[in-house]
Amino acid sequence: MEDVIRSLGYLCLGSRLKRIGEQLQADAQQLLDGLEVPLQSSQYPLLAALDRLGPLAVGELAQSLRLTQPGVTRSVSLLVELELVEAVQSDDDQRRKMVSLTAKGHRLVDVAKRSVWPRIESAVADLCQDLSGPLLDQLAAIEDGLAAAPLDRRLKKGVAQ
Amino acid sequence: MEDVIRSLGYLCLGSRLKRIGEQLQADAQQLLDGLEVPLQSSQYPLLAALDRLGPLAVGELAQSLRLTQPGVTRSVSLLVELELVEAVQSDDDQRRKMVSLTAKGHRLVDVAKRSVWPRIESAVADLCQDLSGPLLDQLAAIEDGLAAAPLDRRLKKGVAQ
DNA sequence: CCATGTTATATAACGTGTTATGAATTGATC
DNA sequence: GATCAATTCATAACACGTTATATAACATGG
Repeated sequence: MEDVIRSLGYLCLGSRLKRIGEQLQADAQQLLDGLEVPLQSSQYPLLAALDRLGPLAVGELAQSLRLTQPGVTRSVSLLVELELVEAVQSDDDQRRKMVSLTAKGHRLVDVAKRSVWPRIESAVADLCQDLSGPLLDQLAAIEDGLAAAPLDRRLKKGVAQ
Repeated sequence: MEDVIRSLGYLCLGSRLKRIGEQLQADAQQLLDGLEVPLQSSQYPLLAALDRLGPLAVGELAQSLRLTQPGVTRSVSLLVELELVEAVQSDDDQRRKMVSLTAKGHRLVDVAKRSVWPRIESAVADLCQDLSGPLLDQLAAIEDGLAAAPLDRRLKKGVAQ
């Protein structure tokens, strides 16, 4: 059956990018499911931001992820619930709420950094390797590549196994 | 403020593609808002599929868009409500529900094809023109390009205006 | 022909993004 | 110092994707 969105080219580029992104996240989820904590792949960027940049206010976190503030507020609530993150009112400005990794959050990030993120990165790199040329062609190659072998079948031996 | 998702490269490619896709759809929405019918940009691919392929059962529609069946079922309900689409039980197999454009749906598609889709296509092509090289670099160029000038500022004179 | 398995769609619940808006705090101006 | 604007976060409502599951219709084998 014809893939209409692919056929429409630039006209449906937005839909197409979203679709590929969702599939990549779903594929990555399978690799993340091995970790101790049950957490969706979409929550990891927030943890990674705190890991890279240190404690941040909600609004700063939103900026660093290019998301809206309400979206970040909700994610933070979820992560607080899971005890991966801590949120305390700032002293000097009581409107601000500083978010930081808890010890448990640090542990999760450290484990992920060591054991899972390198695998995801390497699998995605494998998927995208040798891509060149026009964007639409590269996207088609990614779609075909994922259909042929999802990320978890692209694990290289020796990569942080 | 550092864009963490961009910095993380292949590791966050899924989040990044979704994010760019959402922005493209939001930008396209502005161009579509000029039409008679208030409809989200994400619904147009379904109409385009029916226009290209003719009447389809719900499951076939899902296949042609690479979406899941429940998602398509919901969109169809919405479009039926707007009288853009008609859904009737198939005679030979009463489990199947054939979906087709109504006269109003055809009119909308025709107007869009003539007046808006070419503009979107041309604006996106403008955004992506001269892109080459590694995927991550092209994505960065798209992000920067959209930030500098959203789609509605990339309308070429003379394109189905 | 009936029982059983398969297929097509519907529905419910959830995840995660958005916009719009409200409430609390801060800052600035008269 | 009181008032008014701006900033920060929270909340509600919506959009649209997913998975899991129910229901109805079809198909097949005894």
